[in-house]
Amino acid sequence: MLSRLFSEVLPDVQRLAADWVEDNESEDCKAKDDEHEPCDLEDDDLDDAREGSSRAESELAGDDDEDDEAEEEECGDESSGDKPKKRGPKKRKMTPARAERSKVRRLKANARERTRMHDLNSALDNLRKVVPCYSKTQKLSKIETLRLAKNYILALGEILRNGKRPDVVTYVQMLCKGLSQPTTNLVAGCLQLNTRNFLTEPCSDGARFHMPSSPFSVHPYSYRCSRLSSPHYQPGTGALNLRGPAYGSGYEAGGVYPPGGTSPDYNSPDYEGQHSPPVCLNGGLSGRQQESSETDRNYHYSMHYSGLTTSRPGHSLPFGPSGARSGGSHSENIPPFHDVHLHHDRAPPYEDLNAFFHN
DNA sequence: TAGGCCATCTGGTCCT
DNA sequence: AGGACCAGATGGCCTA
Repeated sequence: MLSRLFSEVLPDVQRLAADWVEDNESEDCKAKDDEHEPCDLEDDDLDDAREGSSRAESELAGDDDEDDEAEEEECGDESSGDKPKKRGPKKRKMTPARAERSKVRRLKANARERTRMHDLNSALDNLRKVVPCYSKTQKLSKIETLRLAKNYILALGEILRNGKRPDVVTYVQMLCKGLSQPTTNLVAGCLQLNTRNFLTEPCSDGARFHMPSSPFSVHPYSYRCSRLSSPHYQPGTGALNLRGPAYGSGYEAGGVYPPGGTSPDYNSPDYEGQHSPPVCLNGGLSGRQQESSETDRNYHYSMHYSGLTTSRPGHSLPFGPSGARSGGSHSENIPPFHDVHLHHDRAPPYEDLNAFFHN
């Protein structure tokens, strides 16, 4: 299931493959279309389907004197002239009975196709509910859902491999790799990143991308400072570049690269080349966040990173107004993400990881 | 109004 | 023969 999902959704692979075959495919398709002239058809049922209702209607209009099994050369008149006669099975004439059967068959196929697509959409909805960001009203598109799911799986795998938690920017970058800017903003909003924190919170040690020395334990100021000093933060723009080159080889179609590129401080160890476009996080969260107190901000961080810190009281942060970590999702109180759901209803051993990411 | 997203129809291909 | 799957075409809806 997952492997199939992976193979289907890897956008980079698809893009590369599409680019690679684009030129050849156009020629192949053209040649293939040329081969499918009506006179070359050999499958009667395919002919029935191809000719469809228009043919059926014409037959129903008057040519109903043929036997159901009657056969005749389909393109005799059209191919007459200098062209040699086509070989192969002769085509059955469309009779009213055959047309009716074809129509019924087509209707049944349409119904099946609708059902199939509905099932596919249902599965996609289920997938939306288990990726980090879920909103009933602001649904991720299909392609974005698949991309986010892929990134989510990769991020979890990375954490399991490393055995420690990434900083929030890194995590969001991993999740947002290849996503469109609106989706990136939405995901970042779900994780309650906001520009005000970047702009206003002091940096006590000037550390860059500070990582906690111990896995699954985080000091809140480490994150604040890391975000403040992050190369992804662009002073004065209120924007956060969440698509560092280490996390996305290219912005997907529809993305907008800054003209001429920006020139932020790319001293981050993970910087290897051109940065992707900046991501503005001034979205729906900013309004409420601007009203939030320092306590609220601490609450935000604690909700994000408290999941695996309960065993280390010294590093745990006080929970916010709602108190319990496993209680109602804090983000539900934040318009317009009031309907955004973060999930923490899975069985161990995933519980901690998901609590870590979703709370 | 253009572009993105989606649902649906349709024809082709492959498999049982 | 019929079903599953796929991709192209088309039109509707929504949003910037």
